[in-house]
Amino acid sequence: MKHLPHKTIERLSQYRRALLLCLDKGKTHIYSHEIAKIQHITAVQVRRDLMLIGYTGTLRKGYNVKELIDLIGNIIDSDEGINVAIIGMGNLGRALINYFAGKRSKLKIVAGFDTNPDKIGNTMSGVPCYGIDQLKEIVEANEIKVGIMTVPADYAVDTAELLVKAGIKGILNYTPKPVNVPEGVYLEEYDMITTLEKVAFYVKLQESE
Amino acid sequence: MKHLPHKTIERLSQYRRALLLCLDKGKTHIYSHEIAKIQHITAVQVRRDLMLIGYTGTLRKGYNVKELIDLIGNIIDSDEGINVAIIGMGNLGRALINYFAGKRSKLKIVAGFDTNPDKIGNTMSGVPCYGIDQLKEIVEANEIKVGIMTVPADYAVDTAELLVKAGIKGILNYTPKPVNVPEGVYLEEYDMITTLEKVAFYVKLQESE
DNA sequence: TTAACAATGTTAAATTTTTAACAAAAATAC
DNA sequence: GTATTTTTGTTAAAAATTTAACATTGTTAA
Repeated sequence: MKHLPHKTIERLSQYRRALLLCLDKGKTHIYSHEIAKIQHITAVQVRRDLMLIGYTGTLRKGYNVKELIDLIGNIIDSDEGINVAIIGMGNLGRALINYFAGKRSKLKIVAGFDTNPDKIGNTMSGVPCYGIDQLKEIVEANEIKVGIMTVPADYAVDTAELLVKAGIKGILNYTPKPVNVPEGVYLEEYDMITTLEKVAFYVKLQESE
Repeated sequence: MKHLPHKTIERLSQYRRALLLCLDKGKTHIYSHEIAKIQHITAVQVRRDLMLIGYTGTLRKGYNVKELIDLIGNIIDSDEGINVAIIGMGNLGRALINYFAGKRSKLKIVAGFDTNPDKIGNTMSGVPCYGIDQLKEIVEANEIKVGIMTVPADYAVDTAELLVKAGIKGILNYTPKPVNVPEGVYLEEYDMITTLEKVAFYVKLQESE
């Protein structure tokens, strides 16, 4: 397995989430079309993705849930785990922390950053909040690799620069303002407004047909 | 122009955002490669997208910012505007409301819903919060077309069902739990964990090379 | 036992999306 | 005034992604 398609990577993460839920329900095996149904895709696509990662199910019984979860973990997780920081402890930052709180995962949110003195020094759902001026220090001390930007749009560009200087290797930008990073830093931008406008567009389209 | 590619729709929304910023800065014209730089894509792609919507720039001066903003609006916006509701006034719901507050847009968040009695009856950034049992009533009264789900994962499935029954035409699901909707309702799911896992994966990949 | 069935695994085709190639035209430089 | 540059617009090619087709194989049923 040399290069997994980008889309397959995303779906593997989603499959795992679905599989974990199945495991909780006591399901030991699952068919490709069951996974497909949950994710709103086709069974062929599921089988093809699993083929790409070299997993083989049992004919007539489907895939072993536990095995598959582990295999996906081997592929997308890092052995040592990855530490994550959240920059901007506003509503969105806190939402993300709560999202992750209590999830056993290789990804761990280990620090939050803000400029508000009322927040600095406190912890939220177990995550300590530091001043933004401590960024480099804390990132290095905790070997934080990934930063999630949830600051106001006006601070986006500066924050990205700080993260890069601090040695962050991956940035997830949730502000509506695109930023730039140098070679060697992986950047993913997600804009909620774009998504919402897309939904609205297809609603409009549907109505006009 | 019959069918714009899905990806083009998304990018048009992003172009517009970038263009609005340029307009604020007093820029009247912009080149394809400038737009491309902001969005981390190629100039060819920008030109191709604009070709698809039939917009023609001026040679050597580039595109007229104002005209292009208006044209994109004509394509992706509804004339009358679209009313939106947020279901779940937790951190994420409030983050979205603040995101939109003050933005002049055809999309308007006109109502929030929650089950917490402390929140019901209050307004947040100008958006009134109703009880979830008032959903259908409020949706109909305000002609709300789109619902954004920001409830806890365990309520996702039920909430989606309520939205459909209330007559919502588009759902944007921000919970980590996939839901199902009938034909005729447009569904978009976004899972922050997937995105974060993807970033972590590519960081890991980059390090192992 | 044998036929029908229901699932996986895989190659091939189709579709979608991106990128390249290049003609045309306005502005600039000489 | 002619050549060069720079940018757009568009067709064609390439790459990525999804879907279809179908062989294979256990399992069930007659």
